[in-house]
Amino acid sequence: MEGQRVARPTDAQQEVPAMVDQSDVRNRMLSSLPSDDFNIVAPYLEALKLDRDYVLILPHIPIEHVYFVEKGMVSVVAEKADGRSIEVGVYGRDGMSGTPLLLGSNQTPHHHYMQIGGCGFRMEAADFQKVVAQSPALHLVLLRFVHVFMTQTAQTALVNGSSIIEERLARWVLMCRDRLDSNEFPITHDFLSMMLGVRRSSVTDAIHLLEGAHLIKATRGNIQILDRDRLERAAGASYGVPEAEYRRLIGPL
Amino acid sequence: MEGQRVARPTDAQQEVPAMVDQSDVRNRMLSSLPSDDFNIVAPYLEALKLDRDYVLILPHIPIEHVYFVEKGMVSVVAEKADGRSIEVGVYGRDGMSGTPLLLGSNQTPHHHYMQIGGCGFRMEAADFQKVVAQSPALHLVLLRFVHVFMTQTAQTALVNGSSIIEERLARWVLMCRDRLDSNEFPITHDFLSMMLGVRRSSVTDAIHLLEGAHLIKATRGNIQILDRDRLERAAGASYGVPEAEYRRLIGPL
DNA sequence: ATGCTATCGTACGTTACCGTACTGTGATTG
DNA sequence: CAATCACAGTACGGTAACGTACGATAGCAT
Repeated sequence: MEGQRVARPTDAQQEVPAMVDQSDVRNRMLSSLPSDDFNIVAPYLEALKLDRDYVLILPHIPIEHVYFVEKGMVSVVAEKADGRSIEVGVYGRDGMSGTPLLLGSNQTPHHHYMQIGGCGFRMEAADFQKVVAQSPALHLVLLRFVHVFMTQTAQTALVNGSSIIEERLARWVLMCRDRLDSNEFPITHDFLSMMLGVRRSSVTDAIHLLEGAHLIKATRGNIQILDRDRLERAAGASYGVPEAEYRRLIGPL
Repeated sequence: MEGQRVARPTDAQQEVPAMVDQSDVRNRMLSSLPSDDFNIVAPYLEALKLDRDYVLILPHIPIEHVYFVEKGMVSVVAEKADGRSIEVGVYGRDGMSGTPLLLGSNQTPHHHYMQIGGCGFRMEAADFQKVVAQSPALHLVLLRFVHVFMTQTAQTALVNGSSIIEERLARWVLMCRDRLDSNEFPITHDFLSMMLGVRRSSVTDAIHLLEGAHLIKATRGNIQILDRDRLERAAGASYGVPEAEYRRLIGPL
């Protein structure tokens, strides 16, 4: 399913969209900019609805647009030749989608798609390259996001190889909470099983364990966090490292 | 154990070390540079022996030197608070050690140390920053290496979550082969168990499986590849993605 | 209201891997 | 040459997670 443009007031204004006001922006990469830098970026931003399953990046296909998420969450998924796939990272309003363009590549082997629907801005890849060259502040914060995201992926490799499903689930729920501003979000066991790379019914079992400890409450297609602190303890040592890097280099989320 | 400086011809020459000849350089980041760019970099390179266990980067400690490996292999290791650790990537003469400095961070949460001893060059961090600003060609190839390394880490997350030990071992052996120029290299089961995040005796079992199929031959503290092609098939779908990215963006290794 | 489909609950035999631990052996050192 | 030690082989009970599969239920559409 494709995301749709947010309707503009009138057709006549489509050619000259209203400038985005920085104080309304929730995306961290944009809101943290000095206003002079933001003004360089703003004219190229196009507001978009980003429904669940909306594809931001297809594997091995040149990137045409970069996305700044305002609301919702993106899954970055790696796929094996045999069809098995697993989530290697997530981001929401804490990041953006076009990092390979900063690293001298116009594509990536990974899928980026909306796991939790929301909205955001997009920008043409060519404009993005131009704007980054004009704004060192934007360039820096984006490179720092790349560093943090690498850390998150490395941490995912670590827990995939050494943590039980219950801990990995707790970690995922916490990461999701960090990126939405809600203790509750729509997600099915089936999707979680793809993200964690495990059986659907193993997810069900793990959810029941966390529910039994009153850390979360799960209803059909939905998960609600009841006790954030204890959930963090349930994640064990598997949560926190990239989050600390983010705070150190970019700021609080 | 610390690596040692390669002995210079005389003490008198220590202040003015002989300029490195690019045609002798095996590191891909350096050898792929146009000679004008190489000449910018060369004066700052200090040749070093890099013994096994030599530490290139300590977690959460500011990076003082960056390293260009000529021979040998580096393990990048992530650690959990509970002490468990796992390898999230490797590099040798295909890369370098100072990538966080390119991404607006002077440190990283990960350990970088020589897994297979060798030699290389190092450069002071401040000089590195200066040189990168002067050579766009160097800057580009290094950023591309960051992209490829991210891909490798993501692939590690994928296989840690979805492949059996035998396949992961085959992948590791192949990656090692790619970075040394030898079908044979020194490594113990114990080290491999730390790299793969599994029991030492599980490594022994997996090695016996690959040995039984005549893909490798293992002796005390040593592994030899007998049949590279079939080993690649034994790795299943777990090997090849970052390697293809490297060839696409940087060149053959 | 009724049927349909997505989602979830649960079960059972199977397997990969674990923790632990003890034995054997090649290599190095005194 | 003997002693020692790092390294590798092997074993055994235990368990997390698997593949598969079938039933239950909730929400949606007709």
